[in-house]
Amino acid sequence: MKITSSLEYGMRLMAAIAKEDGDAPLSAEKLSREENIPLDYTNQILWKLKSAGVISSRRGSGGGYSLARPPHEITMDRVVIALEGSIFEDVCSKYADAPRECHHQSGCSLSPLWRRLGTLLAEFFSSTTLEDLIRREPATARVEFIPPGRPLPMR
Amino acid sequence: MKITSSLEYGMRLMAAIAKEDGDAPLSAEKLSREENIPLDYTNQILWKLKSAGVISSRRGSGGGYSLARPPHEITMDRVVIALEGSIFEDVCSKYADAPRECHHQSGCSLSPLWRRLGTLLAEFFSSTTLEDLIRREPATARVEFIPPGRPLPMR
DNA sequence: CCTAAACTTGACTAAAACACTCAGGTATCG
DNA sequence: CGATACCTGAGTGTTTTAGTCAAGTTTAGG
Repeated sequence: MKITSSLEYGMRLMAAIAKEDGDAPLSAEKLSREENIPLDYTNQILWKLKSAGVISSRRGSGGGYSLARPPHEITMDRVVIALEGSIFEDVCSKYADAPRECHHQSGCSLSPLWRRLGTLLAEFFSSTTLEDLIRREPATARVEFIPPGRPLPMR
Repeated sequence: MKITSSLEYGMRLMAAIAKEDGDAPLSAEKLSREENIPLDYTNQILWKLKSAGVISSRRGSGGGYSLARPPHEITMDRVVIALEGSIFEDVCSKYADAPRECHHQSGCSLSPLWRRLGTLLAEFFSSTTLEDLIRREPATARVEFIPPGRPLPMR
């Protein structure tokens, strides 16, 4: 699994804006320079973040971008969805093309796996806030594993 | 985040071979037909799984593929690594290109996030076995979230 | 032995996704 | 009113994905 550049950049931009919180808005040009991201690409990513309502903007001279809400109210799943459309693409519907019996029906071995992974990722990103990200000793959601004890009920 | 077709197919093939465990080996042609995967692509994927030592093969007429070990000893991370090379690509080294200060050094906000996500995914796949997958009431690793309590130490 | 079944291996290719770039437009401040 | 800075859609080169193709080698069974 990979992280796309736009997601990496988007998160860096969010962190940079959050660190400036309260002061004057940050221009795309300054963000681009500081984060070492091509200007046009920066603009595109900022526009997506704005469309998703996670940052706000002010036009004209002296304008720029600032957070739409305080850092602890912004969860990272919003950022992921803003830039990629979803946290985890639905695998089952994508490969449900078999002629007589669908490979992801009730008897399917894989759908529970993908469903769990989707839930896991969704919880990971939704339980991490922007405030967690910009903390000096950063904290993201902590996750504990319970090994799959033999008869383990599905959620 | 997405699941590639080769990973989806690879897992389906593993599950199909596991269900046949003990009987005669399954030929690529039969697997291809049953799982509705193009034959040449099936061959390619089976070859990768074999190279990774997760299945074994017998050549010649009557040959085919079977598991290299019992289902409960095969963890899914082996399958992912066999087909994609790694569980989670290292983001930090990929984007460490800044001129004066690296964006993923000690002061970086993002590296803990990606490190945690990498750990999370690795634990998810390594704690799910092929046996979990082919169970009628399937069980993958259960994951519990502990919301990021305010001063939360990094692992 | 010899032929058909079946795996082995590498090279090739079309299509999609990704990572940008470009070109204009619109609003706001001083 | 003009410079600053956001707004928006369209275009493009590169890489990855998802397969295809072709020419092997090995083995079982008649």
